[in-house]
Amino acid sequence: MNFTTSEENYIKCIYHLQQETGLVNTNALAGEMRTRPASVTDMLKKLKAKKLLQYERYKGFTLNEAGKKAALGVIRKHRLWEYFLAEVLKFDWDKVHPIAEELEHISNDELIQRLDKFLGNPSFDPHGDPIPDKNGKIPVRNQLVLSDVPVKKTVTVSAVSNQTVQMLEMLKHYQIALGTPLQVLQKFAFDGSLEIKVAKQAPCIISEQVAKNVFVHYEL
Amino acid sequence: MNFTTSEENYIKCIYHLQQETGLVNTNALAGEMRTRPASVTDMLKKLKAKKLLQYERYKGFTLNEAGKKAALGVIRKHRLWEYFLAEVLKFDWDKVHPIAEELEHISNDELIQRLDKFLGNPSFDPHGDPIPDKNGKIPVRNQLVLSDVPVKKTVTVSAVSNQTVQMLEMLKHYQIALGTPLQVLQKFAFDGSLEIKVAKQAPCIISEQVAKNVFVHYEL
DNA sequence: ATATTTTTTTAGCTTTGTCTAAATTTTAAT
DNA sequence: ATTAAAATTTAGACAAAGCTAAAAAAATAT
Repeated sequence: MNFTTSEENYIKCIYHLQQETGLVNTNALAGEMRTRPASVTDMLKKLKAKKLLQYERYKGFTLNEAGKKAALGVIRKHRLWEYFLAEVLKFDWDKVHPIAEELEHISNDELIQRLDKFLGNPSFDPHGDPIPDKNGKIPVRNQLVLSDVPVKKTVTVSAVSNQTVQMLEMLKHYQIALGTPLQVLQKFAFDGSLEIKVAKQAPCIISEQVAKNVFVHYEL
Repeated sequence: MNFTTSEENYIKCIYHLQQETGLVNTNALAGEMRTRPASVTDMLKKLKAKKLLQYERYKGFTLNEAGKKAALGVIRKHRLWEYFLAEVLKFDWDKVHPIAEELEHISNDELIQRLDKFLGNPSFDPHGDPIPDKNGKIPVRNQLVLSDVPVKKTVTVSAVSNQTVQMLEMLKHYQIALGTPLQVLQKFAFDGSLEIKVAKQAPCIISEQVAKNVFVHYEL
């Protein structure tokens, strides 16, 4: 099945919303898509006609299996391009998203297959989000928030949820990047701050606020 | 100035046509764009309104300076992506064009600047066509057809005009690729065939028909 | 249980890029 | 110099994707 750019954007957006809320409603989708509820209704009819979602008027909607598969295809393309932009072209993490939004709509299976191979079949994009494989299978990772990591445990940075310039500036100062190994040495109950060892550097202290925005993972 | 995908396609196409014919006419453009003359007229009005071409009804048209600059921008993107697809993702030459047709419309200056740098600021694409620089300057190359190369001269393969599967098969057999050094040893007047030395291999003979489709260049 | 508010849909309009068919202009031919 | 042919443009439609304003349905509150 072939989709327009607009259809792909809706499908992807519905997918993300239904991950959170199950049934998706018109207003929420309109908000997320930065469009009007009336436009959403129009598109829902098209997507229903293409048998990508279960939808009855006034009742909310969800992607069916075909819809989810289509969504994962788009997400796969998006995240592979993000990986390419960050790792190959050396863009900052916070710049890759809008460009990947455009690249993701280029439809050529061999292109994606070759890009994937060239990048070394990555499992996670530069934001730490999983890259579905060609069959739509999503890799899993034992991911948790740094503030929840038990003392002494060694983990690896896998994602950062707050990607403001301010946050990136802090992380740069601490020399924390994706893939950086960390060990939690001590937790201070007073303000929730953590003493951590970043890679092989001297221990340092980070605030709870920062720790809550850093995602880490561990093997097995 | 910002252009739609369709505008960019027209601009690029007009540019190529006016390289050959000077003044471009509606039917020729419609043929090249695989659309109808009426559609061309519609677009010409839009492009004229955007001050990209000189056009008066029934009189033919040409891109003005702004139009040429826009065209060269699209051509630059197209050829950089072709280079990427062939050299980095290892696509065959004859597969890259349609994909580059899609990629060329992604508009992000930093993307193109970084792609260019990553590729090593190439001057020619995998078809041997020059890649305009960011200012629209087109590199030149002392290019000629292999059949016109004087005896004993050493040259480098820069392009192949006939890119059918049959031709590529022949070239593969002779181990001739872009960048391959060649020396013309002898020309046979009887049928115009050439004895050439390909790289460091033993001399071989190619037909005039093949030689007429292989472009080569030399330094200085 | 009814009234009010919120959500969703419908109806009708806009823009972009395309089309067909008809009209017009230019070019070529007798 | 007309007439025939070819090229070009206009006029009017259509599909995609969006919008506004109004209607309809569902949810909520009294």
